[in-house]
Amino acid sequence: MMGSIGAEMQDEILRKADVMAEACPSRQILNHVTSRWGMLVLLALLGGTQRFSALKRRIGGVSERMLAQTLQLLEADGLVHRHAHDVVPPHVDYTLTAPGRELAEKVVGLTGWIEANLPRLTPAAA
Amino acid sequence: MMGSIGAEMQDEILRKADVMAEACPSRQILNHVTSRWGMLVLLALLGGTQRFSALKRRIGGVSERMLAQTLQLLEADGLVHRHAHDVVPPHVDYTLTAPGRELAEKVVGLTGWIEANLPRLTPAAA
DNA sequence: GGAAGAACGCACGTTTTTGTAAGTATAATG
DNA sequence: CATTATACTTACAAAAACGTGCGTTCTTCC
Repeated sequence: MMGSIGAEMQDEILRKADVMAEACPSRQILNHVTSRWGMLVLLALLGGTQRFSALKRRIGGVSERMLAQTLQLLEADGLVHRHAHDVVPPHVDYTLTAPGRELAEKVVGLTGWIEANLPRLTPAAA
Repeated sequence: MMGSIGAEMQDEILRKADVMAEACPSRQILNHVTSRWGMLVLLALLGGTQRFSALKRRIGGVSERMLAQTLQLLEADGLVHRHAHDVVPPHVDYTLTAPGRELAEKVVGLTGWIEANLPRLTPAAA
């Protein structure tokens, strides 16, 4: 199979994970998480399992296309879990995985700080 | 002065700062901070005052144009301070402001977690 | 004395991202 | 029986982001 690299090298990469390095896989995860809707999805899901349409309503401004795409990326990264009930008017639930929840907490740290300190920064918004 | 709104309304907005709301100014700050290079710049500056070229070398993959643009946005948001010495081969220093440092710490929380937990997520990278 | 380095601004073209509109199957609602 | 709601997908197109190369203005280092 192509694309596979030695376990040792893999270990090296993971041990030295550095977002400053362009080729480090952590960069991609970071980009997914900090994508325009990534953080908001994570944040919304901290409120518990929710279905697609609920997320859409909760996150102001997302289009269905973007929400679906974002959810797929986060799912591929192992941050959110998707459970589709096999019923005919579709019913799909999204939940944070264990790692997803941990990450989401960090996200709250960031967004929370911003919300709380907006007054100190708004000169730009004025 | 145009563009000014009542102090009460301003207060309301700031008190209710909510990234989930599309029109909330916190959304813009969030977007600047989580922009492709925003977090990396903040991270790099946690290492102390640095000049443009040093930042460029440190952040893998940034182009001069993007670095300049990102720095300007963060400066406008009051997160980084720019000090240009008036000498002829240009010399400019960038430093985090007090709020900038606080925010940067939150950023470290996020990126640090990602770097440390990459092994738990990499299935996507494999 | 030619080359490199400093910190960008600018024009240009490409790449990526994002939004819009439309379509799908079917069950429940009025 | 027409509508509405669900969770998307796909095609198309506009918008935003991005990178590259060039120019600037001097000084320092081969």
